Amino acid sequence: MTAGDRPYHHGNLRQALVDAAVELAREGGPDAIVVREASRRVGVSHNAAYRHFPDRGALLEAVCDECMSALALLMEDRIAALGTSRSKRAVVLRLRATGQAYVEFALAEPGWFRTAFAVPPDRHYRLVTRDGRPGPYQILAAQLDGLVTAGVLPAERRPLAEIPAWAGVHGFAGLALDGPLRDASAQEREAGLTRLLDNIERGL
Amino acid sequence: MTAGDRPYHHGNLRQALVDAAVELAREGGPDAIVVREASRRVGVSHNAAYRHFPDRGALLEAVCDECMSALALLMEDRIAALGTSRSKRAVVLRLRATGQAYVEFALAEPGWFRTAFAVPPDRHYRLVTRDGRPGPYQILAAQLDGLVTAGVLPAERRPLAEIPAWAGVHGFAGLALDGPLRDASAQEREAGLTRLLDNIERGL
DNA sequence: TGTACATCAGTGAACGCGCGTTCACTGATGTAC
DNA sequence: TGTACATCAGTGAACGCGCGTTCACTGATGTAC
Repeated sequence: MTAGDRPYHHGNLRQALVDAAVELAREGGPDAIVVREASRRVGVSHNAAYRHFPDRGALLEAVCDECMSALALLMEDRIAALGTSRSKRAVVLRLRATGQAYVEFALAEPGWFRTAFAVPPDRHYRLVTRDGRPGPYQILAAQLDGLVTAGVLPAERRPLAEIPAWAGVHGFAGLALDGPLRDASAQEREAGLTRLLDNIERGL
Repeated sequence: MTAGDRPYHHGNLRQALVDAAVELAREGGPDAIVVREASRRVGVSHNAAYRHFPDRGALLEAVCDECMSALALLMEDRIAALGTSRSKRAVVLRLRATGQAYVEFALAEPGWFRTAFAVPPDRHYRLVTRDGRPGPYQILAAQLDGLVTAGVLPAERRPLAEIPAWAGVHGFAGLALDGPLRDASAQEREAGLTRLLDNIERGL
């Protein structure tokens, strides 16, 4: 074998295919995840993929998981950047950062964002990411728990609080990507997001 | 021509194709809109469509408009069913009905709902439907204006109020269709929606 | 340490499908005289 | 009222594409003896 040739066995073809498919999703969303193209990018024949995934849906599912994890990771980063103070002000700021991170991810990586929610219809939505770390929903829930602990949110209003919070930021992302805000300027979007977070906070 | 044969000229092929495509969208969302299948269903050769639409995108766009109109229509119906009283209670109930209708549409006709927001990327989101009637966003705006008139919402809080309201219901639809609520029971969804509407109301 | 052999992870070719779109054509319609 | 002809709205066949998936196959690897 001359230098530069790849060995016959790839070594970690499964992950390489997922990585390539993640890049496809980034560029074009879930529909852009195509077995043949992923194989092409890895430099392997297009049927080699079937040694590692029973069908295209399995590859798609793996990519969904990665996208969901990436979203969770950004949320955790943005929250962690604000420290761990239990003051009322701090817990509120961290809740806001949770929502801001969600929207930031959606706008920065719309392909991944869409893919994260393109879970095949025969599967359940997962609360936990594949590697067992908390998913976006659980991260949000933890922040809401923090509000209760800090005395910002009365305990009797805690149940179901995830719903308005998640719906708000998720819907805002839709507004900005595919809805009436999609031709808006960054300033307009920023103002809208601030108004949204204010309203969620008051509403809780 | 024997009885039962269709005439050579269809008469209103354009609308017939749109109708067929609307039905495709209902069954499978925007990706299910396929020129050949729509033609097939109308009973016409698949290239006849090109007498009426320059390309598939034009057909898709026409269907988007119809879906958006259908959503607007349901919202108007649900609002109208609550009468025209200007009492504080009435304007609030109508705002809630606006959001409820939005979610009702999304859950009852997910294919249409998704298609409504699948406007091709090179086009602007329309506030007004093709026939000039108000679109969902304008209907919502009118309800919010009603809140101000009735003295429920202070005028200085009116600007941008569409954002949290729309984002909330739009996001709730996403939650229920593709998110953590998609395996929830009807009761759970109902409770979640009530909580959401409460929060939007308080937040405004 | 060396060798036979089972097993695993790739390859190349092909099947069958459905799509969007274009071409040259024809049947139907309506208008000018 | 009748007829020639332009125009419009369809048809049938074909092009070219890319996809998911399967088949029989081969090269590489590792294990038993």
